[in-house]
Amino acid sequence: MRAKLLKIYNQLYNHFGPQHWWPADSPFEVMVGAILTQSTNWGNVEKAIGNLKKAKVLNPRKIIENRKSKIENWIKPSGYYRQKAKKLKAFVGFFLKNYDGSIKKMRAAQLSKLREELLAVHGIGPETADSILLYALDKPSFVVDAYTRRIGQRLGLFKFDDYYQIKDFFEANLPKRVKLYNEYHALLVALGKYYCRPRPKCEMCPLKHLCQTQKN
DNA sequence: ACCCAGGTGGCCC
DNA sequence: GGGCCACATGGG
Repeated sequence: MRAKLLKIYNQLYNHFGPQHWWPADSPFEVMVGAILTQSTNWGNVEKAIGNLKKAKVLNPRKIIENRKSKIENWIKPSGYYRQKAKKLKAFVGFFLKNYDGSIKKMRAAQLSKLREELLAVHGIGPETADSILLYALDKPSFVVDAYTRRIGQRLGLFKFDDYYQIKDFFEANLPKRVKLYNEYHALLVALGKYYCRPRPKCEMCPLKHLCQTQKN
């Protein structure tokens, strides 16, 4: 299975090239983006982050200082904006209280401890926690999302649907390397966006020959 | 007009 | 402990 996962990786990489994830100017921007992108098109998240930058409030102190209604207006394009304003404030409150708003201090903490702390924050579930760990803090925590599930199942890699089973599957069968986890997840998203969609477009898919789906 | 997007928390049984 | 549901905007 190890060889198969690496083969899939190589084919995706050869097809799509490096994805340069996470697209952001700072680790804090990654964290904010991880919350704003929950069940939302990335293009909408970019608009929201653009608004925060234009207002010069894309930093922990400003997110805490500004009223919730102001945050809501800035992030409105990303959808679920009342929920997400609450989540952003909850996360930043945690970040300031536990780590002085310091990425460096947060990076110094242990992966398993950080993960538990993040999961205790309102609005941070397993995927958002792993995205923050991997893409903002460079911790080797594999990210599972809707694409990962769908692609893994269609390729016949696994049948289960549980977050941790899927996460463990990848982590157990890949070298534990931040760079690899980073690029692998990003490449799965690329495949999911263009080919392995809810209505799959298998004809041009780079993994066509490895997949069960197109045989129907 | 539909369907979908880089989920999560709350409630019900 | 699983199965629904609300949450909301914008693009194809």
